[in-house]
Amino acid sequence: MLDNMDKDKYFQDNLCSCEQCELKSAFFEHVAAKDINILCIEKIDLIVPKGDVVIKQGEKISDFIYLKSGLIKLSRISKDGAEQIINIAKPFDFVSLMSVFSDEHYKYSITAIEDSELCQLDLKKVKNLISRNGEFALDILTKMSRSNDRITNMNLDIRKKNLIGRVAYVLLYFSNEIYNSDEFELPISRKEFADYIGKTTENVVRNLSELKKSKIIKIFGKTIEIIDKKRLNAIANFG
Amino acid sequence: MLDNMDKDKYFQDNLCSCEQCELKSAFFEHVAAKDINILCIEKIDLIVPKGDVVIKQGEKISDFIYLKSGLIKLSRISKDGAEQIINIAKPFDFVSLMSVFSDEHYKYSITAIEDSELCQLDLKKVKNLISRNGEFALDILTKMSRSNDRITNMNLDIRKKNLIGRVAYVLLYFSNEIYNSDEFELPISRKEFADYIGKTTENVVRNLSELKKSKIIKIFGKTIEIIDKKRLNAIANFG
DNA sequence: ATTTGCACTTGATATAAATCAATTTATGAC
DNA sequence: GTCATAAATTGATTTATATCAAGTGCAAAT
Repeated sequence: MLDNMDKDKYFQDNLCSCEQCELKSAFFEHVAAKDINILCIEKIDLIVPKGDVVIKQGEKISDFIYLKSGLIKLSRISKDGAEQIINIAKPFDFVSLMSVFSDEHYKYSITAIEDSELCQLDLKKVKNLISRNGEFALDILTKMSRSNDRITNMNLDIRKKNLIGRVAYVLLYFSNEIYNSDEFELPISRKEFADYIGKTTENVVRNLSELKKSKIIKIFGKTIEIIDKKRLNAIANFG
Repeated sequence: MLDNMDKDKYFQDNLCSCEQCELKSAFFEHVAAKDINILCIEKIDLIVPKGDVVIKQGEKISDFIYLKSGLIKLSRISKDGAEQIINIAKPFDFVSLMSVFSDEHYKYSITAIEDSELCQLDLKKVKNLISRNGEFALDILTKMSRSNDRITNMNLDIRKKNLIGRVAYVLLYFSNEIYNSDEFELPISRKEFADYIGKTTENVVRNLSELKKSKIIKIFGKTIEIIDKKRLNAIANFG
């Protein structure tokens, strides 16, 4: 957890109002105003700059957190000390849903990979609300289920592919799912890219260069421009 | 879905009684007797022999199914037509929880890999119960969350390992988690083993032979005996 | 009892990816 | 701006794994 000094830095509880929160409908459609209020009174609005760790693997779980804006990565340190990236999540996506209902401690870390805003609710209160409100429970269940399915499916997709296929797949993921644009700035380093697809940094670099040489993408540092999506798709599907 | 002819073969609705079901406490701890009855009246007890497909990828989801006894695999056919094994589940584990709350259709198949008994409840009724009973909802949420975490963690574990490490890991999984014994009959073929760990059949065979030559395991066809668990553990952790 | 097919096994070879090493390019501290 | 450090890149080599090929053993079908 962020220590107290850090926390003070991030706390911005007055910046947002639950009443006009754009996520209210996503999470709290079936929750009465008075119940939202109970959560709201103690909600914490976290403004986290790119690069900062929001949750550290192993920390005690005491909050229910969701991403309002920005981009975060879920990652874990495996036994050999290397980082594995589990998922890259955008607003409305999965954030702290994983582990929250199944464990006492986080089994992964959450890091902002872009300036992000997160809303933090007291987990006990959320659980209490779930136990009192089945409609809300079903909403959460559905949301969680979707996220898990997506993560599992992405993992299985990636597993099937060879190196170049994985690189192409991830580029398309950023382009189609995250940025909705053919040109975007990669929010992760080459090493993180490698950790995400389970290959080495050097080979990620080599394959990016390969795609560049084949005139399928352009690279300017972290900025990627996809110039031949058709071929990139073919590589992602074939590889 | 099993077609009607097949279904008649499996239907055994009178074989089990919800009242004395050993899974009642696992799933329905917080459900009132009258509500259990509502589900119970239409519950279907499926007796499925080893090898039979219970659910086919793409089928419409209409039931909430859980495994009472036996062993099943979850698998999907990926774009290239090859089978990928997502998980091997034992009783009380994950069965149809995945997709059930997030999709209209199954994104994977369920196949019995040992003679199995499954209990099938009407999903609409279960959802209705969830929406009326938050305590029950929280139980399901917790259970689902645990299963998902376990699958994700196993996937990440396996991903990190090389071939021999994966083979060792899976052998230990069967030994420790499924059969609680150092000697067991592999419920899957060499090809399925390969599909599970994402490697080729030939290399699975080679590595099993390798472990045999090193006197770490004994192999008699499908029967495996682990004779040096310490070294097998070392290989699973190192590889 | 014989055939047929399929799962399993082993070996040889080709290919993909990791590792090792060296250099270049960015980035942050002062 | 300069230095120090980390990130990115490229090449050469080694290692791991896939692929191809051939053969064995077993079990179901005739």
